[in-house]
Amino acid sequence: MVAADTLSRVFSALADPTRRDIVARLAVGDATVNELAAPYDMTVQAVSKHLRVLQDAGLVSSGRQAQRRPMHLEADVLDLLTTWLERYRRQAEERYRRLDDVLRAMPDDVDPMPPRHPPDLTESPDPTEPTT
Amino acid sequence: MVAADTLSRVFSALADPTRRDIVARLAVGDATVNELAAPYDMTVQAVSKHLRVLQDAGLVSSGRQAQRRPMHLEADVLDLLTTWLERYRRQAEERYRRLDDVLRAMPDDVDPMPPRHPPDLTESPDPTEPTT
DNA sequence: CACTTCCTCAACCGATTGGTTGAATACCGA
DNA sequence: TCGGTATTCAACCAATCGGTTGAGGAAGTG
Repeated sequence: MVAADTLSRVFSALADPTRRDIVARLAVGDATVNELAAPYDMTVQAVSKHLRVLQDAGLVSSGRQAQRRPMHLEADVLDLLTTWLERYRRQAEERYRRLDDVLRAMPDDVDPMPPRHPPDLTESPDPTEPTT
Repeated sequence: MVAADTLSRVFSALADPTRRDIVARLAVGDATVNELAAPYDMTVQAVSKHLRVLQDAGLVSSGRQAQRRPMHLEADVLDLLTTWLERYRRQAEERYRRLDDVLRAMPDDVDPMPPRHPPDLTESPDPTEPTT
């Protein structure tokens, strides 16, 4: 993933169970790399890499006290995902509700599915991300 | 990603901008593979693959009318993510609020950061997913 | 100073990803 | 029956991912 947008980086970062678990543990409180690595059956370097991915996604930040680097969860970024999710969840829900109304109001002799081009999706929103 | 858990599959599926865009368009209404592929600068096969990933994640389902396979968004799965996100967002928020209280109530001569082992994270939740 | 602790950097490896081309399948229409 | 249209399957490819080992770098401690 080279220079992907924030949304992609965050989703991608959370696509790994180990990284999700790290986020879960950091939600409880800050922790050093060593402490974070302890429970897993993998090297500290591997965990360090995972933390880097989370940092690049903006999900965690690293402080500094002596040699230790206490990692801190930046929960604000999660709002980004929530916003994205809610948008389309709500949109789909709304659409479902409307379809429901149509079905309820519809006389029995009407074909419920037009044979071609259900909606005019071809002139739908352009493929570039809304980014808002 | 071989036989990953649902959460991983869904996050992973949404980590790609093209796939997110497809989800966005399917939120407006069902569409066939060809219709979905039209706006992108890539082959229909590539889009078909993307749709497969979304299907494996449970995000879309495919119907059938003649040769066409109208794809449908299954928005329910998004709730899974929302639940996960909200859990840790809330937890971090709560923790922040509590820290805030402590700082406000704290006399000035106390070191705000204990030199070692901030919380007892070593006995934190086990690395396996909560799955709840 | 030497020594240890905590962490990252670099190189490597096998598996997966996101795309391609080309062929196969399934269905409709003349 | 012969096309044409819609979709998938299969093989391939370069790039990325998640892990490893090994070698530092930075900071406290004897």
